[in-house]
Amino acid sequence: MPSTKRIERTAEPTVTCCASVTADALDEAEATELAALLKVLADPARLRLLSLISTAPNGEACACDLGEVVGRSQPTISHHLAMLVEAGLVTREQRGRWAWYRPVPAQLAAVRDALAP
Amino acid sequence: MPSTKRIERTAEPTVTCCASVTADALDEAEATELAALLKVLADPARLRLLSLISTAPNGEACACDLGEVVGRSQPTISHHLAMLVEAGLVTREQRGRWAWYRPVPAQLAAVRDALAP
DNA sequence: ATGACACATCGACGGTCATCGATGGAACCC
DNA sequence: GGGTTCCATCGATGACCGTCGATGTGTCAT
Repeated sequence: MPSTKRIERTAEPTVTCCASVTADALDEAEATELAALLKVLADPARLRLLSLISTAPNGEACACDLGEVVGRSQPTISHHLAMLVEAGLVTREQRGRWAWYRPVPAQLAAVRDALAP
Repeated sequence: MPSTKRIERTAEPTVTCCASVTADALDEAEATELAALLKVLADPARLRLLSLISTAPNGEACACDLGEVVGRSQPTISHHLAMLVEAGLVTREQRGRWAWYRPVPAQLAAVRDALAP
């Protein structure tokens, strides 16, 4: 196995996404792309995590604080946070022992715009 | 008071739904409600159907025209359309042999607003 | 009445997903 | 070094979902 480093760098900020649903008829590729992003959002645990990160006092939230609030086990929280990072909705930064997460408002806005006329 | 009457055409009177993700931290109930709506949208076939209905020339689309475009079997199309209706994103009207579907822009806007600051 | 058509429902199958316990690695403190 | 904390990864499991063929129901035309 190649050297899969433990500290992965976060996904690059590709924020351009997704044709509009109401502007013109989506083809299968456009629909699949937008559906993949919406599917990440379509989970209560991930919505709560994104909400907590987005409303965090200093614009960032520590994973250590998120677990106890959302009410899932630690592996589950880690799993959901990884999905949010991969979808470009949040970024992750490891500082010492703690992992800090920041929202990416532009990506959420991209989803919102895809649902606009 | 201005006389701007609210003319509701759909069966559901109030389309107000779902607290905002970025405004304040969502609790489990709010997150579950919003996630349920997003889950309906998070499928390529349903996104294409909603897109086709929303961009239909006369503001409505016949199910007979939708099937061949989306490329799924007739039962599958019927299944997805029923989910869109139940979610309040489109309305269904049977006229003779054909079923006609109309978009409910307010419901889509409600989802959009739930993703807004 | 008979057939053709449009659509919904049913039942089943294969794939995906959310969740958890167990494990492992990294950083910090003594 | 030894112990502790934080977090990611792995493996398993139970539930859910998209899809299709078969079938049922209602409508229209002949």
